Amino acid sequence: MYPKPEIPPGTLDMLVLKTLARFGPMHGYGVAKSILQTSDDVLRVEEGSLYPALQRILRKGWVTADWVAAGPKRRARVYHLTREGRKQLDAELSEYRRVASAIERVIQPA
Amino acid sequence: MYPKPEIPPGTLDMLVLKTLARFGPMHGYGVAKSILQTSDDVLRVEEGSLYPALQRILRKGWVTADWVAAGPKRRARVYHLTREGRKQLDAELSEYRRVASAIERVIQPA
DNA sequence: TTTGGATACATAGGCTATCTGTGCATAGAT
DNA sequence: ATCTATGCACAGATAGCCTATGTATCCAAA
Repeated sequence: MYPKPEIPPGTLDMLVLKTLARFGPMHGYGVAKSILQTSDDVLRVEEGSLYPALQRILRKGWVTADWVAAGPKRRARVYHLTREGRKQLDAELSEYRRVASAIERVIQPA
Repeated sequence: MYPKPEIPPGTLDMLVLKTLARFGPMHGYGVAKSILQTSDDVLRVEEGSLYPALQRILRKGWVTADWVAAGPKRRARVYHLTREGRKQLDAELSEYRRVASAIERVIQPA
């Protein structure tokens, strides 16, 4: 078992893409914070999960990334959802809901 | 990505235990068929997933297993949920719902 | 009558995705 | 001064399901 499988395998990309869709372009750290807050502190995306995920969806063309100044001597990378990313998000959302509702049918009754 | 992550990682034990709780003792093949039907053909538990899962939860004491005759020359193993298994099921159900509702909060809004 | 599909169990090995641990670096608070 | 937060990134470990394979019985269709 995962020690604390806060992020169910297979859902991370969806959560990241959805967050960018909701709140617009933001940097990686902001995405993690946003997911944590929106989920009421349940979904804690570790950095070791977040950045590989961002690299992955960047390579797939679902987001673009721009370096911006985040202070006098600091840099941050702002991620922007692409049209492809939006399509991917929609696909992942409907697949997630399809499976989630199937699980509900199995576990619903007392 | 999983090719077809029909069974989200981490949910298999819960689905098996729940099925035994709902329909009473049954053999492995029956569990898989029941999950498939209850989920409207969405959750297809492969045999290579099912039997290792049953072995695992058997070793953990969540079920007991009895060999019975399934025909003149056939044998089948009937699994029976234990009290420990019932407790484990309740724990997994509440954890699943906790995380699932957190995900809903993130993906819910348009 | 023979072929295929469903029933029924089980294991070995591979794959995928997340997490842990680590590293670098700046900024603000205690 | 030290801790926490911000901010990026990678390597390796771990966990869990799937594919492929093997054995064996039963029944229906061609």
